[in-house]
Amino acid sequence: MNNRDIAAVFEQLADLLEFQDANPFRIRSYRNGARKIADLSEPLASIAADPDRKLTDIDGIGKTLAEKTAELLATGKLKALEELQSELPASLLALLRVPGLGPKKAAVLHKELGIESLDQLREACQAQRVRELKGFGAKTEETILKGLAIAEQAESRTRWADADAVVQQLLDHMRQVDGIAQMEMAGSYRRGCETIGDLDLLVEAEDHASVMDHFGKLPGVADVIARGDTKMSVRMDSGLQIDLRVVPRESFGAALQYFTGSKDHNVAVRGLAKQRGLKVNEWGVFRVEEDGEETYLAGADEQAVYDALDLPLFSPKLREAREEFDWAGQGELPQLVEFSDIRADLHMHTTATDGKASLEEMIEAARSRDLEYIAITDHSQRVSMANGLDPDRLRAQWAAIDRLRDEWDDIVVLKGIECDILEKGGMDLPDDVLAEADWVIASVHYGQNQPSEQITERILGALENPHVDIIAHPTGRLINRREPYAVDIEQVIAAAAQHGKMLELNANPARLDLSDIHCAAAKRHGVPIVISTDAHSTSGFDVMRHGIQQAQRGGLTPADVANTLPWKKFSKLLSR
DNA sequence: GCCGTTTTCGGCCCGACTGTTTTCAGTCG
Repeated sequence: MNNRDIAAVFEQLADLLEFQDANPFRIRSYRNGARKIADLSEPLASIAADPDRKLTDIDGIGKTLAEKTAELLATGKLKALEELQSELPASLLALLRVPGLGPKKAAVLHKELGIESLDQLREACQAQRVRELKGFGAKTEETILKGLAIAEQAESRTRWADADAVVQQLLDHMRQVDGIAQMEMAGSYRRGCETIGDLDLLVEAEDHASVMDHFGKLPGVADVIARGDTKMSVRMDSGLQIDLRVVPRESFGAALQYFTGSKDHNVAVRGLAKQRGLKVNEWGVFRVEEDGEETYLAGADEQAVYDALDLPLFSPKLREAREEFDWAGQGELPQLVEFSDIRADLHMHTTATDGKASLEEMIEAARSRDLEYIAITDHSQRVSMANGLDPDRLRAQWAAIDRLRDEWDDIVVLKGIECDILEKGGMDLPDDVLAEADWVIASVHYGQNQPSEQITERILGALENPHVDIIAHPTGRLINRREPYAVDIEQVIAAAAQHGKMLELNANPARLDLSDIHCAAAKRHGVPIVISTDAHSTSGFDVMRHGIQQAQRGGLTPADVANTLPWKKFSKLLSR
């Protein structure tokens, strides 16, 4: 079992415990443990196998979770989960996905009406049997029916780039309101998460009503879920929920900090505040006096909030309760890589294969973006659907690049290839061809469903090839669409370190591959990351910012990202 | 269930909003 599987088991255990009305802190421990495990870049199996280390060394993993983890690693099963499952059908968990239905209400529905699935829940609502229950009413029934549609429709979270399109419309719309002094997006959008659950907009204004009225007129709003004095929530036709908060000036920074989260980051911040006799909420930082009186200390901006707590202003990209508090304690927050640090793009396609722009057009577009060096990396022959290049066509392209070299003296164009790693293992082009290339990307496009050992072996084989420089999109996942290959990414990272190779962070918003966690792992192993756009057109270069954001979430600095290097330094990495 | 620069017990972040209630539980973030 890998870390994701184990985390999923603990999540499921927590879900089932909620139905049983278990101690909420016990449930939280399982959820917290699951998150810590999911955030771990190292396989639990290797920690468990190391006699010098203990699973309980992991923050949030105590005796019980360590034992259960060991059981899962040894047997692939968990007795405690199987027992719970025998008491509660798995389909029951689907009820928790219905907005407005929490564990308490869901448990009542199960106990009183015998409801075990979304279909049964819909029937019960339509038969108006739900409103008869104590604590339920006609309104609740209505809310559940609406929620059912959402639970079935909105299976997945919105990709950041798609959310960003909505955000730009939202901000344009809200700018029409007079009297908005400040406005910021918060939440997972601001943290740059790869997917977004809902959007949070924060506004400073005196006249709450006019802001909320206008917010309700945002094109695409399907439903107003809630509207109070300071908070309003709407659901869009797409199913995406947007929350609005209107706050006074002295609380804007506190609210921004609060609603940016993450939840776990905030829990930690509040815990630290409490140790200092302070209290933090969305209205500010307060000193709690002996008599219980509270004195406002800060809240107008985020800097002041963190200052008051004697903490550094964390980049929102780091607020995940992973390592940021340790870094802060040591006074060593990483100076995150920025867009302006990027000097090169080393993965792109042309009309020779499946690109939309010619070689010349891609080079011109790269020049206009002030890139110092680029690599032309079309597909190799195995990728027949993309008209992949055989040795002759590839050499012809390289000859064309040579001819063009005289035309531009302000950009270095590397003769590259995105060479497939064949299903049986081995590279799609002969070594003598690869030896002529300036830059060889190796990647998997076929046989993605192979078992872990096989696909890992293939990629490790590519890393052993002296001509290969880098592995592209190392896990192959497409966010919301395709799971990663079963590859053991830790082994790949370790092998990359051993052979002095690089790993790609593919900036395409559908890929973002490596993930933030794996970027952090690569950094720990000293493996250089290259952030690449994989552009298939001149506008394809635009996605670089998504890659930067992901790298920031991984805590990468310019020193960790090879394509921040000036050409002269980068070229030394290519010596072989 | 986890954790400890007061602690191996007794805490564990905190407030807004809704619906079903006559003062609050449940849900959400």
